[in-house]
Amino acid sequence: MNYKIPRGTFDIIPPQSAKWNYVKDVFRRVASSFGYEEITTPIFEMAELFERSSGESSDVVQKEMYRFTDQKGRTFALRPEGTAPVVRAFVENHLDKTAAHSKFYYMGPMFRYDRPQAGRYRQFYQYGIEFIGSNNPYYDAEVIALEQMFLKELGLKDFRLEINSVGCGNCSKEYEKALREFFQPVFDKLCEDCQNRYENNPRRILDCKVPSCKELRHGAPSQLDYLDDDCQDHFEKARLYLEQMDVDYVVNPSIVRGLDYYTNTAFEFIVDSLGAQNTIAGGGRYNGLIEQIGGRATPAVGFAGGFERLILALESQGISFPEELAPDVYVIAMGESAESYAMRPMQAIRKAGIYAEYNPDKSSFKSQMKAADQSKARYAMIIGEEEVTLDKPMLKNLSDGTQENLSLNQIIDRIKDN
RNA sequence: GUGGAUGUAGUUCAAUGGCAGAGCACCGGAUUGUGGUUCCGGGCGUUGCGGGUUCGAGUCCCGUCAUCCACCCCA
Repeated sequence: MNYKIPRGTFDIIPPQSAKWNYVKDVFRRVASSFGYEEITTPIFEMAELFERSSGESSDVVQKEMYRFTDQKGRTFALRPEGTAPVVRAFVENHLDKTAAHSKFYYMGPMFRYDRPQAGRYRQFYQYGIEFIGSNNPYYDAEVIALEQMFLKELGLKDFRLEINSVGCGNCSKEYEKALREFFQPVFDKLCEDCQNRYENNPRRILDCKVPSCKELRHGAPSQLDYLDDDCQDHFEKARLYLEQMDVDYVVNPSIVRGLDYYTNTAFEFIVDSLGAQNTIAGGGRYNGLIEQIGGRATPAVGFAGGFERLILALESQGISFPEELAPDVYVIAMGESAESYAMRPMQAIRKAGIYAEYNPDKSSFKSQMKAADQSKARYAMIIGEEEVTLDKPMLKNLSDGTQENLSLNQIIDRIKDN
C-alpha cells in the first residue's frame, strides 16, 4: 500500500455511509420543521475571518488552523468552524439590511490540526443551526429545543443539556476581573495550565481537573452573580421557555465556550459514555459577531454538533439504524440465451422503481440461488430455456418457496402488491 | 503540543529468539432447474514502515508512521 489516508481523517464507506445519510436526513427534517433552510459556504475562507471572529488568542486560531497561501500569496484557512462563514455570507449578501431575520442550517466538513483520538479528528463533520436577527430569548430556547428534538428523534438516550450565561460584553468583563481577583492570592498554587488560563481565559480554571485547583476554586465567584439586569432577565426567560417546551436542562456555571464571540446563553449537549470527547453539540448566543465582521449590529444564536460523536453515541447505545437496502428481486439466468433474455424484464422492473440485483459472474444455478438468498431479496426471478420459450419468467417467493411463471406485468404487479 | 498502551490474513486473535497458524467472513465445488444446514477445497501475509543485535527476529533494541487512552482543547 503506497498511499495512506492523512492522519486524523477517515473514509465513510458502506454500510457506514447509510448511517450518515440517515442521520443527515433526520437533521434536515427536524430543522425544516422549525423553518430553517440550508446554507452552504466554501470550506476555505480568508484566514483573517477566523482570526478576527474566533479571537486571536483562541486555541483554534493559535495552533489548530490549517492555513495556506494561494498562488497570489493570499492567506486562506480551511474552516475550523461553521458560524463565521455563515455570518460572512449573511453580511456579504446584505441580509443584515434586507431580512428581518434569517434561519440557516448547514452541514459539512471542518478542519482543525489537533492530536486525534476517539471522537476527535482533523477533518470532522458538523451540522449547525444559526438564527440571526433577534435578541429574544425565545430563540435561544428554540435552537436548543431543535437540537434536543433531533437527538430524541434519533433515539439517543442518556444525554444531558447543560446551560449557562456568560453575560454580555460588560458583565462578562466584570466577572473575569472578579475571578482574577479571587485567584490572585493563590496564583502560585495553581497548576501550570491554570496559570496560563489566568490571563487568557480565567473561566477555564473552574473546569480544571487537577485536584489542587479544584480545592482552590471553592468559593469562587459565579458568572450568574455578575449578570447585569438585562442578562439576568434574558437568562431567566430562556430557561422559562425551555421548561415550557419540556426541554430538561441543568445549569452549569462553569460552561465556557472556546470562541470569543459568545454572549449570554451558552450550552452543551453531553453524552458521558463517550469518554473524554463527550460534547456532542455546543453553542450559544453571539450578539457581537455580525458587527465585528462588518455588518450592522445584529443579535444571533446558534450551535454546532459533531456527526462522528453523535453516530458513535448512537452505536454504543445499540440504537438501530434503517436496515440496509435488500433487493426486491434477484435475477437468476441459466444459459446464454436466458442471460440475454433476462436483460429486458430486469430493466423493466427497475424502471418500475423496483430494486433488481443481478450477478453475471455466478456460474452455477446453485450458487446463483445461494447469492439470491444471501442478498435477502424477497423474490428470485428465474429464467431458463423454458421461461424464454414461454416468455414468462418464473417468480419465486424466497420466504415461502412458492413459484409461478408470470408475464412481466404480472411480475411487477405482484412485487408492488407486497 | 505532553505522557502512556498497541500495531500479525478482510476481521477477531494465536505463535519459548528456531518451518507464520486458527475461528469467523469471503470464493469455488458436491450432476448449470431450486436457497439458509452439512461436507470438501481455496491463504506466498512486504508480521505498519526503516534500521540494528543475532547463526537465526513476529518475538530483543533504536527510529518512524498510525490507532487507542489520558492531558490539553472541543464538535
